[in-house]
Amino acid sequence: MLRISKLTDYATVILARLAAEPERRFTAAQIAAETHLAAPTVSKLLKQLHRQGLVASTRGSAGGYLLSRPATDITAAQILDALDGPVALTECAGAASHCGIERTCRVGHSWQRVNFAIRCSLQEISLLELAGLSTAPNRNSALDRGISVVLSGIGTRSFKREPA
Amino acid sequence: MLRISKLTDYATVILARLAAEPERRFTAAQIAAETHLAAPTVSKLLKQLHRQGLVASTRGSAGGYLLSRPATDITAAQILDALDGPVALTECAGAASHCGIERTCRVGHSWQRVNFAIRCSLQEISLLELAGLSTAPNRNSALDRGISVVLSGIGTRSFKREPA
DNA sequence: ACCATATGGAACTAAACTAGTCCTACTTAG
DNA sequence: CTAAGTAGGACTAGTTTAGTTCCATATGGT
Repeated sequence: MLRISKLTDYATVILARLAAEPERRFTAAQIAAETHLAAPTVSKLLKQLHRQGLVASTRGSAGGYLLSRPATDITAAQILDALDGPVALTECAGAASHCGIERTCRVGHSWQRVNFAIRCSLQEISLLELAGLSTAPNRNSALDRGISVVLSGIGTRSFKREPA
Repeated sequence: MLRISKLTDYATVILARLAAEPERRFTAAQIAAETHLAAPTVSKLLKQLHRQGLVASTRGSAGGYLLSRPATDITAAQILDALDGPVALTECAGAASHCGIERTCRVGHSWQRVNFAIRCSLQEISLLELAGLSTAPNRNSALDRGISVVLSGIGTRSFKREPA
């Protein structure tokens, strides 16, 4: 299935809302109302996004949240990492890889390569684009330029750019 | 996290084993023994892979499994589809997309684009490569050629190939 | 100083999904 | 006709995800 969790999806919606008005300070309740998500959930997500440094918060009576940096500097990969931890397609893609069949299994390595390629792609996508806010098709945008990921040797990825 | 299920991982191991000896007919028990996976699990997976047309089976006393077609014609995308159903990052990426916040949510559309891009990449990776059987780095292989996925308009993907 | 209004953090519950096993029916070679 | 195999489904246990609630902490206004 290769899916992202619902919460990550919600988080994107929240971040997109914040990105639409970067100057404005939102309370959790406001965001919940405007996105039609459940208030406790929104609150929980904002806390986590804050912990991961994606949003800045002010406490107290006039408190609230806003993006910690411009939407162009927040990537899809960062959002996924913030909520679900680092992308890992298979178990043995993690640090301590002992799945018992290691010896006979040459497959893990391959999935890791795929994994890595996907991750690189996600790093090229900014919140601005994710939120549909990027100002029209733009030749300088990663989304519109085309992303080239070399899947061969793990170390030898390269982001090819269109000749313009 | 963006992970694939353990079962899909196992299935890849199984398919890789079959791919290593394409002529040989394996029984489920043999595969279990040689891959060190639990026999009932292997059996279950092979059935499912058969249902999805990735392996051919013969019943009866001298029965067993083998790949239904050359390993080069089986893609990572097909393996994922066979076990987890079609890749869908978010819920609304599916056919009937009614998540309740549709109106305010411009995000779903973006995830679908990412989704689509990943899917295209996975279609370029063959079982042969996944199994680590592809004969040395090969300029004609999708893995070594580099995969370029244009994420912009949904309809306008294009697989750029290295100039050689 | 006090209070209303926020966020911060953790613990808890319920629901969904995954993994794994088992049992029965069907098929074929000897 | 029997042994050896696949086909399919039902079932159970475990883990993960989603969602809620409670209490502590911080801040601004009266």
